[in-house]
Amino acid sequence: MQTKPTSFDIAQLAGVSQPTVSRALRGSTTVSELTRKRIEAIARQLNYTVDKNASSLRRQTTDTLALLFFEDPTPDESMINPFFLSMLGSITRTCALRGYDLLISFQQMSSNWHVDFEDSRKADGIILLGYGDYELYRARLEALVEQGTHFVRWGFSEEGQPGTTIGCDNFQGGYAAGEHLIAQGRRNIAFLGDATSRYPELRTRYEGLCAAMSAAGIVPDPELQVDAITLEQAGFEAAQALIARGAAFDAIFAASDLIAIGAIRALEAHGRAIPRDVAVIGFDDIPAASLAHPPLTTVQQDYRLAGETLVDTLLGQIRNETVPTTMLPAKLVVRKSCGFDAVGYVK
Amino acid sequence: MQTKPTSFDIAQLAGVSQPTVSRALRGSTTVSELTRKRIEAIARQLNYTVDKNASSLRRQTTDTLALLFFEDPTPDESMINPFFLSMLGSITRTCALRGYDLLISFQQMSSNWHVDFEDSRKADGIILLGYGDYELYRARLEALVEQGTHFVRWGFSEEGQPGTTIGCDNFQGGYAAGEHLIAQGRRNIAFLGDATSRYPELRTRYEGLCAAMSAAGIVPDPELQVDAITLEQAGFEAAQALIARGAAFDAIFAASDLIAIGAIRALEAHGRAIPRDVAVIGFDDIPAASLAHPPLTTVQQDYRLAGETLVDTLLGQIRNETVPTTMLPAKLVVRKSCGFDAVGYVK
DNA sequence: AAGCGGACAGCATACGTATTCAGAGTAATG
DNA sequence: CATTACTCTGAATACGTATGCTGTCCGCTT
Repeated sequence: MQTKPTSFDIAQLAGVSQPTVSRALRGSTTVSELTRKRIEAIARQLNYTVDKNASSLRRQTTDTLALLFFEDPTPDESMINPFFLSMLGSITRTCALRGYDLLISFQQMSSNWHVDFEDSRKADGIILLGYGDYELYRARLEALVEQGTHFVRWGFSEEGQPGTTIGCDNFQGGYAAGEHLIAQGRRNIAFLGDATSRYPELRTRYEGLCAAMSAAGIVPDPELQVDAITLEQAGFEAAQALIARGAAFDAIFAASDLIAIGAIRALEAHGRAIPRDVAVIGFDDIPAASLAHPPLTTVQQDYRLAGETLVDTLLGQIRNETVPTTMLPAKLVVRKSCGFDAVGYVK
Repeated sequence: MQTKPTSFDIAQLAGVSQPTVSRALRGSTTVSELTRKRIEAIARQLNYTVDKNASSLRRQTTDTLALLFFEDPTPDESMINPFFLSMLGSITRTCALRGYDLLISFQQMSSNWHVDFEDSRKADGIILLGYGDYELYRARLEALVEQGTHFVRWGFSEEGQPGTTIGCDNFQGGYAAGEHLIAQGRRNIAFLGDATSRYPELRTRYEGLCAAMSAAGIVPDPELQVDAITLEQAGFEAAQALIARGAAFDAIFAASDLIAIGAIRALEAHGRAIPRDVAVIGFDDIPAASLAHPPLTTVQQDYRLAGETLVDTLLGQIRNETVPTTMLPAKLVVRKSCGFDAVGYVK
């Protein structure tokens, strides 16, 4: 294997200068059709590809985005939240379509983010995907803004928040879940998920639920709300706590599918039948939701659209356009765990 | 936000030359302790980070690896095989520990791979993750070898194959599955998965099964093998085909968990009870396996170790070490779908 | 006092591409 | 025929870092 050809090599063979090669192969600015063809032919023949490092250095842009997962520590340190993982395909695909490469990194929430991707000129912008302590988080976002870093994040959006956010309509999702449960005759609906401001997206789901209950003339019982972060284990423990304290409930709305699945496991362990004794609704519609037993009714986030929107919003920002903070709709997907007498098997 | 500081800025402030800054911040070669401290302090103060583009260009190395998923087309184009997705966490984590960044890309098997990552100097090497038509595949691997590209791939390993391969012991896994089913008294074991040379890893699993059957004095019935690629849909159709042709079988060994899950769905649709009428074993142990109903017995591939091994092997190759083609052990995980009377609930 | 070696730091340059500016050649125009 | 208008190309240089080579200063030996 000989050494990699450069634009000088092409130039020499084509009998032109290096700048002409550069021009011919990219912007096509004012290079005669003939020479261009000749140069292109030679380039193809030599298997020439532009050195992206040199190109990036010169152009001061990388055509690369960075994707950063961050989460509260999980039992298995290399585990990534399945919902975010679902977005990955859509994000990589959209990046590819837009001509961008994607750098990926995974950080524990607690660690000091290694977010110098842009800082060190490896990426033009960053996509942030994660849940976690909002205080910590917010401070870091502000640091990013101050650095002038381009970024978008997935999650909770509120006025005056640093940066651009894409998220789903958590309130509406919670409302839809509550409405559905109430329509099934459930009155004592428990919520498993953090309701503090540390996890605003989870809290908003709860607020949606409460609003639906209020609208139906039901007063939400604060006793039926149990803190839980998005993990399965947390759902298991939360449900167990609820049972242990002897709370009366005929439905659970879980702030994530993983919580719901953990809760179902706890309920089963205590002999509660689902959905007969307790109806369960989750949130996210991760792939496992339809495989759970019983198949989990859940509020679906459109990860496909989400990924696209994240990428396109970030690219807009990089081009210095004014990009909106967007909220995507959430959609209730009814399966068997909520007591709805579905006729067929809903995938 | 002012313009990003360069090593010249640091140099000026420190009263030294730019090369001294470079030396102080990286190789520490022959820079006095005193000046180093001074330079480091100033660098920190200015929030200086080395421009990785310039650095890569100069050093002709990127400290970046590329991860390429490729698969047969899936219904949802942005869907990634969950088993490969499981490895992702481990791969990113290992990369981070080794000081490497990770570029990621997702290609349909049918497309022309955009594998010029290394070619275009964006990565020092490539990790290949995928299943698919082996003919096409092999030709491309040979092209990579010819280019002198550093790469490792996950999958089937055989003598004289282009490049380095890390895989799990598919034969042993198939054998273990067969052995277990036979121990449960099953005799008519069907195999759902491609048994041709187009998908060698799947075929090897089948060969393991056959070997176990032979060892028990059972003659494998070719009628009970149905081609299927690794998708759920394929499993569903394969099982249906088996039923439709009136085949007699009391067990299924599926070449992947997705196939198994699809098959279970088909079996249920035809009123076959699992595991009573048909025992089912899958392969991979994807997250959904333990959530399936009934929880799926499967042959587990250690994705954690796999990711580590892939990265470290690739790095070794980049350092021009002789790296071995490795085979990782496969481990049977017994849950309820195989008819084993598990006492507790196996997660 | 002369000579020598080691420790540091600077000069120059290389990495490969993209862009500015100016120049050469040609065609169009008066 | 002189002038203008254009089209195309080349020379020079910048992007920011890393490194080979050279030179200086200092302390030490003989």
